[in-house]
Amino acid sequence: MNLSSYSTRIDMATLKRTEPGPESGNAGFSARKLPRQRRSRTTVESIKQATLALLSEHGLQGFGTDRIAERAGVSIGSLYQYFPNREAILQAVYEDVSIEYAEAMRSLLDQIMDLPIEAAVTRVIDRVMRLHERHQLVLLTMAEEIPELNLAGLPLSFNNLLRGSIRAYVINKRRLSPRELDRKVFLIEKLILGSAGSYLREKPTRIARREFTADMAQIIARYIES
Amino acid sequence: MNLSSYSTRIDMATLKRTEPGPESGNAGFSARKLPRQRRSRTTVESIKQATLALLSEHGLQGFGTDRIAERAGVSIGSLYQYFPNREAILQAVYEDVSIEYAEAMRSLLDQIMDLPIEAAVTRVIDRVMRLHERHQLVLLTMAEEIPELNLAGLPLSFNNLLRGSIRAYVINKRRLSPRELDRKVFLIEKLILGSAGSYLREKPTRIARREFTADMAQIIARYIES
Amino acid sequence: MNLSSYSTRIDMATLKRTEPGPESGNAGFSARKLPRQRRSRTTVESIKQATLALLSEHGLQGFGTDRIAERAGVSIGSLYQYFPNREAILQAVYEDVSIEYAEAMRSLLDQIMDLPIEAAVTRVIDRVMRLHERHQLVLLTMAEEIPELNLAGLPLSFNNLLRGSIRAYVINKRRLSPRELDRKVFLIEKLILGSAGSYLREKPTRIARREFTADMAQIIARYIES
Amino acid sequence: MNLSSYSTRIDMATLKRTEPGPESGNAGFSARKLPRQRRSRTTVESIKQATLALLSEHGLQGFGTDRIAERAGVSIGSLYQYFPNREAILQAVYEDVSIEYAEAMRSLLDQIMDLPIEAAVTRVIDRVMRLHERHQLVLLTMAEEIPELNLAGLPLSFNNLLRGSIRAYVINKRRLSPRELDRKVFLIEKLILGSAGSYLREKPTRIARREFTADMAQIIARYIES
DNA sequence: GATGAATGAGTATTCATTCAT
DNA sequence: TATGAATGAATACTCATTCAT
Repeated sequence: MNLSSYSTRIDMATLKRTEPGPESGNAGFSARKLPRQRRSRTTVESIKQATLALLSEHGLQGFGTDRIAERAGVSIGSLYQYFPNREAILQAVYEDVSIEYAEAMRSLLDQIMDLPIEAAVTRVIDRVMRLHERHQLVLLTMAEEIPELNLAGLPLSFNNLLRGSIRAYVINKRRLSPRELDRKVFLIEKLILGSAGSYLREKPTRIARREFTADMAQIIARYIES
Repeated sequence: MNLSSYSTRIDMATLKRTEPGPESGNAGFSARKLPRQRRSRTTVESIKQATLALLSEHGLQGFGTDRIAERAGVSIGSLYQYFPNREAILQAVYEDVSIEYAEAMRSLLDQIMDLPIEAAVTRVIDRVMRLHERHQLVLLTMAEEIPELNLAGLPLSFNNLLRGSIRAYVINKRRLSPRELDRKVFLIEKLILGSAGSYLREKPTRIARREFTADMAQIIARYIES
Repeated sequence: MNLSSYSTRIDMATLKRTEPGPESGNAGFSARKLPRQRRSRTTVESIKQATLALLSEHGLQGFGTDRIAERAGVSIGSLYQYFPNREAILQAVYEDVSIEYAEAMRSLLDQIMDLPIEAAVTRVIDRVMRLHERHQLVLLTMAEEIPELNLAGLPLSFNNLLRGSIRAYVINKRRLSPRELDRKVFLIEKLILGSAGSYLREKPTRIARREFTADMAQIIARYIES
Repeated sequence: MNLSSYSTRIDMATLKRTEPGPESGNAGFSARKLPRQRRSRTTVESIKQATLALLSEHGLQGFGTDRIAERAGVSIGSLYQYFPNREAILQAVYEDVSIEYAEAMRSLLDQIMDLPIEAAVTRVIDRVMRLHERHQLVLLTMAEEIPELNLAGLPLSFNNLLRGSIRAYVINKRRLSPRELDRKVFLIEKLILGSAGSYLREKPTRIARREFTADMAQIIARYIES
């Protein structure tokens, strides 16, 4: 017997959103319930895993709550116990991957600081490409594809984290006016991400990866020095 | 926000279409019927117009058959008389815009051939950015966003056309091994499209467009000369 | 109850709502498409029929879009072609019944004006009870049960229409200050609707309908005259 | 169900605790387990408290097991240890409130018995309205809104209790045939509950409460005397 | 006894596509 | 050829209830 059959889903959602949940910050998209027990943690984890897998396999097409739940071997009910809605899942996954990237970049930065610029850049590009391959690009294009999610604006977004590393590196190498610095950092980021992305997306058979990387490294190195 | 505006059903539907339309390289997506009479032509034209308009105004969200038909002042029935399905409309529009781009580039090429490289590249970037603005990027991002459409593979895709122009220009400027040529052309294309795209998408307020363009031009010019 | 604030679906819905559709007036709840052809008219009609039937049989529990569509022998798609949402169906049905009631009352009023008060009131109560039986009360209680719908506030609500008739009758019989008039009309309305409703709801076997009606008529008649 | 187990002292904040026995006319809805220990009793009590609060604040929308459990500071598991399902909670609360009403009425009856009829009725109406306000009508409307619950049929239902009081009063005032008595009692009950309810629901600004009450009292008094 | 994670049937709504007129 | 009513699979999300710990 359903007494509230004349309530639209809306109502509850709206109500809940007005209540200041324990979460806060990025309103409405954060996790609904912080997993405390072991079981919950694996649930959340498998949901994120499944999302990532589906995203890699079918792109955004594969990203549906039912599909994710099924793949994760979890009921939709459970899914919604930890994520208030579809987009929250994306955000969570995006943040996870961003952090992974960021950590990789940070550790790389240390090893690179004292290398000649071109060698350093080569290693960065190489690393970015390998990271991209691991996640099949999906998540990084996501930020651009779905501006509504404002993924790129997330404090933990990969873009922010990578940009930080680049900025640190450039500052260390060259004295620039803030204006020039901003521009260089922006452009370098786009060059690295964009080129790595297109190469992996298109996998052009006539172009050797090693040479491609070398060219990009040269381009960027020169730009930093110019 | 509707992430799945290009829903799964589509794919299924597309798959189901066993009936092989009048032959075509890109099986199943070509226009159902070549419009011969004037009325048909206007119908097709207004559908494409409407699509373009909706795409610019609301992004992929705006791209729905009902909406298109209404905006075009045509019944859905008629729409389906000329396009076998939703994606066929996209393809058609995409090709149209590609051609527009291509023509712009071709005519630009003539004016540019004899300019010093950096000036030439500057003008190209400038042009690409203006074209992008005109179509609000929608169509060009489309190619990446909906890989299922395989738009980039279409014989008339903008990518192919731009690549041709670049190739012509580079050949004219430098003697390169086919291998080097391929690589340079590929990279230049990505640099131009990628950077123009990100700049317009993000519209970073701290970075002046003129300076951004200048930097890109310098980067590419050097790369061509290297 | 918040009818227009759910997350995913929202966007499109919202967009559509901002566009000034052909309908207007009671924003968002009016029929989505005015049925023009015969076929449509029967569709709309059978939806309303089905709603009424389900409402009578299972109360508000029975009121679900799928159920209605099935009972009406219509696809949900069709249902949503004529009603923008669940509540719009209720409104439509409510208005229809209200109008039926109102017409019955108006025609009754003519026949009654010159009768002695008690006889007149008797006939009114009788009529209300018969109308209630016909619609199994559902719709009239609805207005009170789901205040969110604001059914009672609808221009064509039964309450408004009945109140009008009562007012006309009382004014014709007695000179009263506006204040007294308001009060009397309000009370009379509640007495009639309330008592008729409870009698039919409970169908108390120990109380003869005829006597019940007579008592109510006497009570109200005296109140009018007092 | 054990009527004699409720304490005479009525704490305004605390509702009467009903010991829900295993037997009940309304099979399947009774409490699952009789709480014997102190802890259980508080659990049951806080659940009922929470229910009442939510009902007042959000109406039937607020009535959900999760919400109740949270508000009561109890796990849903515990909730289901004492109530077999959602409706059982409603029943319990309804009974509690019924008892509160009944006690109020009974004590009022003593003070009223010897007053002139109209004064007596005035006080009754007044009391009913104040009780209704205290519980925001929710519980009393509930009986009508959710017939499936069959609340009105419960031995402890408010309706039954009020009816008893009225019967006692009328018998004391007038000699009537059983048949007439039944009818009068039924009608008086409906008049009181119905009018008080509609007034509070609609809160018609143009009608002063004092005058409204006076009119109703006069109507009923005359009816008793007639 | 208590907990709260897990469940999944159920709900409203959309939108590409078909087909009788 | 044109129309637009009809279709229904698909989608996101809720909430009463169970059961392992």
